[in-house]
Amino acid sequence: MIQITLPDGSKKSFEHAPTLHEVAESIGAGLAKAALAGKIDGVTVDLARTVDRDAAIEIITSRSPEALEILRHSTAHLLAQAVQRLHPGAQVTIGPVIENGFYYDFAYTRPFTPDDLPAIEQEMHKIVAAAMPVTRSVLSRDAASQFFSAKGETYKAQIIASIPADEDLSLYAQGEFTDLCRGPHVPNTDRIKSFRLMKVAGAYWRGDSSNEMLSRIYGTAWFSDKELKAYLRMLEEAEKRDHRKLGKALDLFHQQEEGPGMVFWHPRGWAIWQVIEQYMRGVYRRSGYQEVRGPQILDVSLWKKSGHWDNYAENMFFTESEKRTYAVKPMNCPGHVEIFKSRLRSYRDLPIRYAEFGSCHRNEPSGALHGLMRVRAFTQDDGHIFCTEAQIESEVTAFHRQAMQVYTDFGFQDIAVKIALRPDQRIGSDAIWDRAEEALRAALTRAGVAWQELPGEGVFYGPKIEYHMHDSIGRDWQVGTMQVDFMMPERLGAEYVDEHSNRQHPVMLHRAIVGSMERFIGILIEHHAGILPTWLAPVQAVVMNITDAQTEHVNKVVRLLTEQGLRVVADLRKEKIGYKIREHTLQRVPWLLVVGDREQEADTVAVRALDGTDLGSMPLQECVEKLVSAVAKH
RNA sequence: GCUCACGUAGCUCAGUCGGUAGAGCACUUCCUUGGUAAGGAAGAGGUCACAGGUUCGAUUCCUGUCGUGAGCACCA
Repeated sequence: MIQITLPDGSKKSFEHAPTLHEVAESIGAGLAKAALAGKIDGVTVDLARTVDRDAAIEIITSRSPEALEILRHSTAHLLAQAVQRLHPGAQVTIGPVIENGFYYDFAYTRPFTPDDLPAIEQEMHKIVAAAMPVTRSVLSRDAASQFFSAKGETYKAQIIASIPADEDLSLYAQGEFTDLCRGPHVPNTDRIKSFRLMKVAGAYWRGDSSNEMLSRIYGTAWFSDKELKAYLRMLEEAEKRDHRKLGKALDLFHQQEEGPGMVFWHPRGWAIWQVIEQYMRGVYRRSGYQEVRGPQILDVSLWKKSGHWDNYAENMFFTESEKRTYAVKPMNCPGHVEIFKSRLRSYRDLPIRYAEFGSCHRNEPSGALHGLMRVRAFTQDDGHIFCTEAQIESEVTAFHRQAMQVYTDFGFQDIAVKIALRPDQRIGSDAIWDRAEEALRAALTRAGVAWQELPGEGVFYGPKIEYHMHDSIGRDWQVGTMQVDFMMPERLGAEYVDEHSNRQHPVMLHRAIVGSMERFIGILIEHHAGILPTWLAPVQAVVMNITDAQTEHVNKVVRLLTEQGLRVVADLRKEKIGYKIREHTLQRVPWLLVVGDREQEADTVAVRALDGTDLGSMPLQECVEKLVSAVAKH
């Protein structure tokens, strides 16, 4: 006698140990049909699993939160089966579920190409139509190893070899195809309805670039064609707000072959940059930073002392003159240390806070470059605080408040805070790391925020706080950072005199809020889909005439608004008003001001907002106030 | 850096099974003075990324280089 408990608390008894499928059937034919898998005492298992003891049971259908993962995992198996049918000799490796889909890595005599996908997808549909039952069996590790070795699946055999000898392994079979897998899976291939193979890519075996490259096929899977289509539409939407596309369309910047990973800023893009830079300059000023400027290139000897030569020479650019080698700076900190060292400092001077819009060059691997998001030449809103250990906490707390205000001002509400803790490879004693990590925790606690900890992800010289912004289409971007560094001041010989006349090395805090200006602008463009709020818009208003007769009044309006510090242009072209409106709407100009005879006579202006709202004609002064207030709080 | 794909006019793209190319938008000129998302006509514009090779002939086929894209690896 087996007694099961259902999620609603009701109980059922069975004479013999039932399978989950039988449990579902006993509840209703509809549920049995919809069932994909189930849970026994909270553990997700296949529908065919027998309930051999009294337990809490749950039936998983497409509506359950775990369902998509099961479906996608099963679709990955379906993909592998189709590939092996069409390409005998292709070895299976791993095929996990990822966000929105799955992938499967194959080892094959040649990489798969996009041209292979339609045939594979068709074969997948055939297997679905054949309605093959999916069955689970259990083998000992050694038997499983033998099974896959015999099939020539050397990668699977390797995976098994890394599993403890006494563990049993489960195998899933559908038709002629068998794969090593933890499961669970859908009970039959006919449960897989809506899927699409997306792309192919190379991927290293076990994620290690010194290993051979496998051929990866990505796919997505859903419970209905409607959801699949919605997903594909969402991808199209994301593509539309791609900052590289918008950058071109809105004439903000361009990149070209001769400068891989470099940016040519056009007037409109540079206008956005300037707004951000001036805004950040205000933040510096208000929070006690002094702006400085270090040299762009420095003799390599300095980079040897700082440790960059040993650790990061590969990512640095070098240049040479009169038999001396110089490195183009990849970071601003050594420059700031040298400014700190330029005279003897007292403990009374600390904390000293230097800030710089520091232009850096890093020789990133070519494959990593991506529009504004990953470049070789970029500018950081960089700052370094030289302080005593006792001052760390208050400095970190102050920085945190400052950073959060900045993100809010730029329209980001959802910020995740993380602390990256000591990595395996590090310098400095455990005692120093304990103090540094504790200082960051204490500072965040005092600021009243919750954070997540990332063990092993800190930089070699110290732990760091990371700020991750969540954007309007659900992506996360790491922007700001605050790093505690006990090492660099010592390496570069930065000292101050303490109250006992002893020389001490200050602690150095590395901090940035927007991170890279280039990347931050890229994020802003995508977050706002190119429709920047008025204070950031490169052109804040266009004043246009209906006919030549209003030229003078247009110029007057432009002058008036420009005097208020607004970025305004006139459009006096001999085009119809509809044409001008369309053009500037597509250029995402937030305020469109129209002047016709009526406005000229009444000394007014007709105001149209970017979303098409007609605010009607209003006195010039009212229009000025409206635009000024739209930018005022920044 | 690795794998695959791609590189045609300022932009977005079509095309050439090998015989040196085409559209729309933008640009120039002319007509149109028009009230809130494209008025009309004409014109100009390309060494088909670059370098080799095959061929009577290459933008098209092959190889290499550079760049871009999607992933992988990297991201101090």
